[in-house]
Amino acid sequence: MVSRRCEYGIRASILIARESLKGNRINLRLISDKIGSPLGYTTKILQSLSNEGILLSRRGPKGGFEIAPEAMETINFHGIIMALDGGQIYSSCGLGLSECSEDHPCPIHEHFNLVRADLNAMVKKANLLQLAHGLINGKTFLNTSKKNTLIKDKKV
Amino acid sequence: MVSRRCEYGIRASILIARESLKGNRINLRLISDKIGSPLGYTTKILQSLSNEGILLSRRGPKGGFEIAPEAMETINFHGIIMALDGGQIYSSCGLGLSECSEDHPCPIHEHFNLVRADLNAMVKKANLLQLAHGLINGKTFLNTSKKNTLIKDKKV
DNA sequence: TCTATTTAGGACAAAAAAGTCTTTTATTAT
DNA sequence: ATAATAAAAGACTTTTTTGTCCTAAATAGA
Repeated sequence: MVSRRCEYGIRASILIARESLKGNRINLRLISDKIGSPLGYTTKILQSLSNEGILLSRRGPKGGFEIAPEAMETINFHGIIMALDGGQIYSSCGLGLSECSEDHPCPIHEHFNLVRADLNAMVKKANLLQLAHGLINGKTFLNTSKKNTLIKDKKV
Repeated sequence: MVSRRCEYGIRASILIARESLKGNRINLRLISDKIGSPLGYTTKILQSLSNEGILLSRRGPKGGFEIAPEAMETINFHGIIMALDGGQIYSSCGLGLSECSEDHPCPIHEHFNLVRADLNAMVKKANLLQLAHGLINGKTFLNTSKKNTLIKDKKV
């Protein structure tokens, strides 16, 4: 549905959001560990998200990544997709036609309308505060293996 | 949403279906021309679809591709995606987690449920007969440039 | 039978996406 | 100041996807 890059980006953001809500900054090594992404690749993704102002980063000992809690409601799945993949993923034609539109629809255009609408609504509705709370409440999970991903508070 | 391979595959299939309804067989050169896909790549895609029994192919002069009209209602978007991309596209987790399920959902699992459901319904509902009729009725279009894609009947 | 046409099949090339590694820069604590 | 830690930045490699090209096999028609 989205690129792997985006998948890692969203997973990382949700994890960082959770830690930020607990008052912790979390570093790259720990992030790639917890979300099961390649460290060197994850670096690039987090850099992009930092440059876009979605994450705050801090170098040096006790450094790492965080997200301002007051920004979490504003940052949604959509924003992260835009930052990492650019705009055209779910806005463009399902058959890749450049001239597809309501007036000049491709054969599956109408069939896709509902899906496209739901998708657009969904990516905007899913914000980081919500998503991080799901993790905190134990209702959702980020791990690949079922082992616990909890990090002791204040002791990153 | 789907791979370019699938996009070409679907576009080609709809075109072939339209021609078959008109009693025409249509060849590779014409297909790649009409749908705006690279000829050498399109060959591979059509071969796959032929091997999966979705298309009928015939070599030699007056050869080309066709689809049995009585099969058109059975062949849907889903079948073509399966033939060309394999199974995992819209069935797997939106965040790429292998252990994501209803019992052990990823953070966006529930958000995705509606989209996933609509998508699944859509790809099964959209069959070739329907899609080809849309073209014939002039309600939908396959072309990139707005030029006419009609082929004279019986004179392929 | 011979030739032209058209798909089948495989090797290869280019481009894009994913991933690795190494050096530099900033920050903290000693 | 110095050493240790962690992100920034960029070069490089691998893998996957997309695309090209060439030869072989089948078929139709003269």
